Amino acid sequence: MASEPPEHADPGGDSAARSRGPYAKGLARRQQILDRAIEVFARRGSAGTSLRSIAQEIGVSHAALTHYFSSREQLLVEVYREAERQADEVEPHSADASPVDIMTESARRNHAVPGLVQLYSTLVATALEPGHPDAAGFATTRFATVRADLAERVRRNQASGRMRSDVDPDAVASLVIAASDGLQTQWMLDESVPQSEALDLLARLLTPHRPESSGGA
Amino acid sequence: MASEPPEHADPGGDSAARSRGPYAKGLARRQQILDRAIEVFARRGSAGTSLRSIAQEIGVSHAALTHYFSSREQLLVEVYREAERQADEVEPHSADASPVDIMTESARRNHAVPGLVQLYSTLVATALEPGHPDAAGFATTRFATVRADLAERVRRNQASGRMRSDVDPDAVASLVIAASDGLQTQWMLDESVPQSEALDLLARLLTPHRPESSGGA
DNA sequence: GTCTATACGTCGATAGAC
DNA sequence: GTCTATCGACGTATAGAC
Repeated sequence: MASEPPEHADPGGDSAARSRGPYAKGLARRQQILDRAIEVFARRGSAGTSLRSIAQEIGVSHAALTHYFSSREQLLVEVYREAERQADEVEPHSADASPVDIMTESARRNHAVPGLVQLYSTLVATALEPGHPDAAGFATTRFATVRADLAERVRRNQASGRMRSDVDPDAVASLVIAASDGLQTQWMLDESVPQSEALDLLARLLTPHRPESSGGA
Repeated sequence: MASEPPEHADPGGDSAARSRGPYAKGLARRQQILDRAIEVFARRGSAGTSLRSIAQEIGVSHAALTHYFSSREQLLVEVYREAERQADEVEPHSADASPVDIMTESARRNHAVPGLVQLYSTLVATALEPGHPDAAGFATTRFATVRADLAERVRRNQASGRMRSDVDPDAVASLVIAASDGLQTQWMLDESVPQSEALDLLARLLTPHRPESSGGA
């Protein structure tokens, strides 16, 4: 992330850049592995995906994987990071979306790739256990980043009068993330849980009081 | 839970019940293993606790564990179940507590035994992966049970005027569980996240409108 | 640098001896 | 009913071919 060698990256074609583009081929290969791994994890989650089985499915040796990724845990982290990055690239969030809108949209995206939700859940659970610095770093950083983004959106929404002004932006940000993650989990175990209804409810509760409430049940 | 053989249980002493108390000794031993295992998991979480290491710490062979518990996953499930049962036994929830009160109190309990929170998180993540029926059964059942309990509390609180009546009890139940679980996770990764503030905020949002709100930030 | 081959120690699970 | 022995698979480490 901050330690890439020279530039000169030429992913996809190493035709004439062999002798003077020493890292290009490796970087392209690494990216290729990452892309193929995303598909594998999107299909199968993270359990049952040993280094050997994923290597076989990709078409490399399991030792090649450890050449590009120093551990299985780091591979998992980077696969999720890359998948999230690509999703954001394809369909970025609008600047004035509300916090709950963001998480609702993320939930909708995730329904298409359950394996990545399983991978995310596994990474977070691993991060809680002692002795897993890669997963812990990923989870801590991701939560902090999303919290900061959502808190900023809360402030903007409050300034424009679309959200109650008597709530703490940081508390709302943490609450919205928790609700989104937790509801996603419950929904995956039992699709009858009112995931979108609960998120809509939270959005409604955060809206400035309108005496003519629309009724819940 | 529903499949115990005869009674005759004599935990702690098997002095004269050897020849005619066929299941008693085994049951006592099983319970003893469970109790010791709870302590081990409460201290160390679920990672790094292989069947061999936990067996060694308890003082039995690792094969003995698989004799009483058909798999490592089942042991994990039963350890958490038993720990939760014992906690409820020591300090049961009052009948008229609000949903958020319940989860706030659970969060407070959990701070004392971080290893069990890690175990819970691991079990839920495992349950999401295909091919883990024991964990899936545990998580699905637990969520359904807690949801039903909380929804009922919502209805009672609405009837007594302590909670907004324009919200769907089932949606509130799912939302409160999600918020509680998710905030716990975030807090374990970063103790600066406003866990109790966010839960209090949710409780306040669910309270019937009181124009003189107390301010959030 | 890129990648293969091989080996080490540990894992969950199982079979059979006592 | 409980143990020892063993199985195949795992993540990881290392040596060396290209």
